[in-house]
Amino acid sequence: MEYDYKKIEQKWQAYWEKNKTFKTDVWDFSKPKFYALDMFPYPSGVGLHAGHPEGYTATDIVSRMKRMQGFNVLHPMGYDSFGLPAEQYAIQTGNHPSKFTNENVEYFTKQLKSIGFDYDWDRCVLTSDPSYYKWTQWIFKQLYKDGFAKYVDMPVNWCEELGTVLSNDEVIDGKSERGGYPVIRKNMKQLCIDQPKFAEKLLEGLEEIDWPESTKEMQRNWIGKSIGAHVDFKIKGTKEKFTVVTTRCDTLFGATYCVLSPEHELVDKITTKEQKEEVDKYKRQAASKSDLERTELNKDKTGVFTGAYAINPVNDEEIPIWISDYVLATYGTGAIMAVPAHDDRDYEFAIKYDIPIIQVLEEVTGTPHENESKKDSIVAIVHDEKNDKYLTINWHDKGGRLFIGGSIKDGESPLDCAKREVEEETGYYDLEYVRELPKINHHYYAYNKDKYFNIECTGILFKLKSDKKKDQVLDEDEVFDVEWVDSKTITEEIIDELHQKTYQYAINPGAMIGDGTHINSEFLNGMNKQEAIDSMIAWLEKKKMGCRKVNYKFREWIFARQRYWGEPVPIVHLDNGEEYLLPDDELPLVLPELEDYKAHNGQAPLENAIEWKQYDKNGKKGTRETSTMPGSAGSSWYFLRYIDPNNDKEFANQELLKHWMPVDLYVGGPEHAVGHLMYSRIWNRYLYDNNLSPVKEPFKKLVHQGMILGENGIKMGKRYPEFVVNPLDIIDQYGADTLRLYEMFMGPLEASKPWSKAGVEGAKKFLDRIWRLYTDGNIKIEDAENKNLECIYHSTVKKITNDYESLSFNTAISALMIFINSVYKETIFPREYAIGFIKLLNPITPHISEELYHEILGMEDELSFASWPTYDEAKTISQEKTIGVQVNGKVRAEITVNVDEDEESIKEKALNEPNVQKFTEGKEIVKIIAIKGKIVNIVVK
RNA sequence: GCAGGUGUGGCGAAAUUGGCAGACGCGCUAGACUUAGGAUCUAGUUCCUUACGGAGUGGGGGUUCAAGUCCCUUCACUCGCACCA
Repeated sequence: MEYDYKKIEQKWQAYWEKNKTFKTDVWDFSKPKFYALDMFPYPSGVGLHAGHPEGYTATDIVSRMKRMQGFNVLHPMGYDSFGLPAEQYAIQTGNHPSKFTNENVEYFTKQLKSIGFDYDWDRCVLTSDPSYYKWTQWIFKQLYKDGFAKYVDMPVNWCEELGTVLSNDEVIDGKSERGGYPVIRKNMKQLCIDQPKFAEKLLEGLEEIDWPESTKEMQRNWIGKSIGAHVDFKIKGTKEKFTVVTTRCDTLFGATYCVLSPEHELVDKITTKEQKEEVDKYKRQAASKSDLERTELNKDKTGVFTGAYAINPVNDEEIPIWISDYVLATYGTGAIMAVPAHDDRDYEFAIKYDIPIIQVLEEVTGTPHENESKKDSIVAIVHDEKNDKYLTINWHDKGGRLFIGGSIKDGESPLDCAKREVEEETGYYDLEYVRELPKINHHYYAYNKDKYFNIECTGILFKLKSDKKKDQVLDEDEVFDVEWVDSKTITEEIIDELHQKTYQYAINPGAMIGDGTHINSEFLNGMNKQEAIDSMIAWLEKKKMGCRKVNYKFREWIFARQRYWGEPVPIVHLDNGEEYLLPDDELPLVLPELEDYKAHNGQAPLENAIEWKQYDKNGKKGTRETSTMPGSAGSSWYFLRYIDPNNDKEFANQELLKHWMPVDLYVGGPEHAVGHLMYSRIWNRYLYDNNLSPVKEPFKKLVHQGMILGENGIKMGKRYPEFVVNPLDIIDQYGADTLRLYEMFMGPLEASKPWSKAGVEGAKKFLDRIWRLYTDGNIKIEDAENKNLECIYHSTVKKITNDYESLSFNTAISALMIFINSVYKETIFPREYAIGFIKLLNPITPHISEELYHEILGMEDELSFASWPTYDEAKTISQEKTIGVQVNGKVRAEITVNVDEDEESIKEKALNEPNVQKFTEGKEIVKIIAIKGKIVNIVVK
């Protein structure tokens, strides 16, 4: 009998459709529920690509297993059908985009059905369907009523080419995500959703969900919470003051200047006459820069001195006020205090404009000890740039390799001391001073003096100008070699912490960012970073000169697009200037048909809907909002609608939501990590706070499927069309079961992996092999026992069950293959196992499974609901086991032991092995380690 | 620059708590069956070595009887953020 996959697959797909096998009765609360969700696709014209079936098969497998395990499974599919391609189609053809959308939806559905997914197609939702977006509008209304959605005058990302405003995640490197057109900043009145109000809740929510750590981290970064302080600075000679925002108020004593953003309101007031011209010029330059230019220029900092001075509140020092575009007007207060010693950006700026650097925090190395002697010392690093080598002295076994070090004598500066020490110890004297390195506080014990020291150590970096030398001036006990070595040798051979740290400062110029102990900071001296931050905030609050302050990067989500193909916003701008929300009975506000779908000069296409625009009802007269909602609106709550998709009284029945939420397993691409997944959490959280959603977090477990690359290892796409794989071609050539099996066998679900034609054929061969096993009669399937298969069967059931649960489909399939290989070695295949195996196989390759189950094994019950195989734990453990015998960690023999054989007997067996004796002969056996059922290791000397 | 992830045969990849590295598949080699084989079945396949044996999970160091796995350090690739004070 031949395995005619085409016939079989069509047969069973028709069967499932006719019998509504996968229709979910959501009101059946008698079984435990399982809600498996896929990220629904945008129904573009090109149809499915190879990546779609990967994630969809994963949820399909789990939902099919759960159904067999007795769960009531909800596994729906729908379409995110508002968006750009449909709109562009409309512009090009003059047709209504819904025509294009419906055609694509039909095409997609046909394709998805041909892969044999267990979707309940009766629950299919389309975000562009008025019966759906009625409720998108309704939820929006609630957000607006509660003040979470509102009009705000704000700078926006404006894209001239596309004629619309873009959200931050739609802008990449200052260009639009779609099309790559330039994006500029522009002030506009915008409909926004107040995301920052949700920031804290969204952060907390991340703690309770089972999501990839990377995605959680991305969301945290996106929210960008930072705990810091506001500090007020008075301006010298005026009554003005300004507030800076900082996360490092502990370094206030090291502040040597302040910076205002060019747009800061105080700039004009405080700029002195002498500086006015230059400041104005700089301001003009900064204003004309687009985002793109601003990011491109971020390597080189620029700025202008205003002529004014601020008073440092902690020590009344006068410090200059600069303006620079490295300070953003939109974040915090648009003003900062600059601490070049402890902030890289300030350091760079200070070096460029020659502003003093004051170190207020130093690293501490070594271990403190009682009765330490204190002294100041230096470590000198001399760099020979020509050969890229560093000057070291090698004490060999009396202290290893070090740079030149020494104690500072009374009245000597660190620089003089360093020069003197280098000259005395090595003879080199023709040096060029480069810079002083951050001080380090070092504790150590000097063997030659038998004393503990605590030194304040300054690093000095020199460049070697020439190799001219004088005679060394050495004490008798100073016996070492002077050696020039490369950076690799230094990293490997200089073990001393002080010298190694100093070297790190030398090769990585910049600020000292790390933790340490405060110096030069009066009441903070001796504290570490966190203690000092707390003390400083307390001090500032007491003096009323500052306070603790939490900041977020997260900003308003602009919720309006000047586009046609999106949800109309249910707001009317009344003639009296008020905004009026449409009453519920006027929803859905249906998108009108247009002659011209194009945006003109940034005007929303709906401006052309002259009649639709006019509103005059119930004594309210005005103009409708003509922007539409962004693409992410409809997808922010579709997972709720699936539960009750045809409800026209509410967006979903609350009792049903309570039973079915949260989503148990959500699979989709990582590209939605901060877009859709954040917006959905916000909408759901809002609904939760208003008793409209039963759960704080909608998606309990989230998994991202990896990308399927072309056979060349590169992303499939237009660039290498010859490497693009169309799933329909694969189905045609090898069948849907093969496609499903292969994509699951390729590797871990989350990993990106290249396509392999040979691999597909391998998958097909496995199905052929199964087919032959069940149909050719060489191995008898009968009601009999076969002890040889008992252990492997039970352990296969166990492994498959666990692996499906943890989405480790590649290893599950490998276990299925191992089982089939074992059956091939037998003559009798017990019917019980033959049935059990088909059940295990069914979630991955349901068509061949149905055919074998019903037509070959003659089973009459419904396979999709047949009970999942169980296993006997005791039978998964084989009685005998082969374990390795090691001698000094190297495997020398293998022995077969019984599961519960005791250690003594195992040891004896091991020692009797000839090859073991060969390696232990004439040696003393120090120890024998025998781990039951695992390994024996004999240690000899 | 910051933060996350990944480095294992010719290739895709396996490896609970540290316990025989390379399961399973592809490819390759040999054999069987065959008029034939791009079908099927059987055996072999990390590298070096005729062999005994040795080396081996990006590199270096450490802990341990024992390290792909734990610790330190370093490199490469990748994704995300990128002047957020």
